[in-house]
Amino acid sequence: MSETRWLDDDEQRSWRTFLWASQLLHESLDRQLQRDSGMPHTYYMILAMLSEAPGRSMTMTELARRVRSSASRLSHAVSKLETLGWVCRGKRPGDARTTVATLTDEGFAALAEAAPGHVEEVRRVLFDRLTPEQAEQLRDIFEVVLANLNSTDGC
Amino acid sequence: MSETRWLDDDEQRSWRTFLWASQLLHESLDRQLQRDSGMPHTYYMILAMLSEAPGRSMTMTELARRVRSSASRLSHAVSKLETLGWVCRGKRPGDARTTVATLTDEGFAALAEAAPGHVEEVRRVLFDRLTPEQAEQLRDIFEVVLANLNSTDGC
DNA sequence: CCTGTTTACTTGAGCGCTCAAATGAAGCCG
DNA sequence: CGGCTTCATTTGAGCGCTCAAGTAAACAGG
Repeated sequence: MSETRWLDDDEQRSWRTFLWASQLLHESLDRQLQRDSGMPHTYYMILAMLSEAPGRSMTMTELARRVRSSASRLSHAVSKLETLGWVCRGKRPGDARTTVATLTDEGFAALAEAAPGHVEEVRRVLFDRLTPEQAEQLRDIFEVVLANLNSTDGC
Repeated sequence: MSETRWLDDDEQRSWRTFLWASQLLHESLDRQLQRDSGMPHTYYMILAMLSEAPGRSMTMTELARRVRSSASRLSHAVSKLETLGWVCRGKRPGDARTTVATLTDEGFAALAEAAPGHVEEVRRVLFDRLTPEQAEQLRDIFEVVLANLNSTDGC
């Protein structure tokens, strides 16, 4: 057992500021999408990732990797998206294990309608307040964080 | 209706990187606390804020403001924390409206036990990967974001 | 006073998420 | 081939959160 390396005052301040801000930021995004387009942010991202894939289709596993989601979360989400008629599930012939999720035309339309308002909100809560240098710093910081989390969580 | 100002490639990259990273970061924190101390991160923060208050007590409204929570979320959370025996509710004599939440000794003990592991996790996912300059940039960025969200959400 | 408004907080329904367990197909090996 | 492991995905229980509605005390103006 080693001594706990507590956060000093500067770190404490950085930490809580980031924590509160990112929490409020996520909530703002979620609220805007829910209010204006009737979907949570997670679902928006699933639709967005599918829309960028060839044939608007992706394996469940691949899709989960893309949206940084657990298999379980994605499965529940796609079930809901299926009942909304925005996504449909299919099987690949010759492979009974993998399921392929495909964005329907209705799903694409819902995404297209939600996108402008969502982008506005992203600007409002983040980019409109940041200098270009800060946007760059932001990316540099979280690329490191992301790389770390991607590697260590699989252990 | 104005044209949508879409995100350019740099912004898109910054945005998604931040989004995925902060999401995974929150999940990591939550998982660690849930696993090692049986509480979600939100509850940890409530306990932490109470522990720093004079008399380990705070009004529900003030506590909600401190943890950036809705009144509803806080009320539900404090109800749960009460059943765990970590917090208790009380009334101020001469004021029948305001409820005062107080951290119990058991609550303080639970917090004290959870703290070292939590701080380790914060270091592991964030500060150990950042230079001191980056920690400063992080604070500068999110102070702006936070100020913006605090002011605009009340409208 | 009485009435309408604001303040402080609670409640309940519904939903998305987590975790653990289950299903069932594929691949591997003696 | 038969059994073991791994892989891809689903399922169900339980929980925290949101939103809308409800309660009830304090206050403000006629």
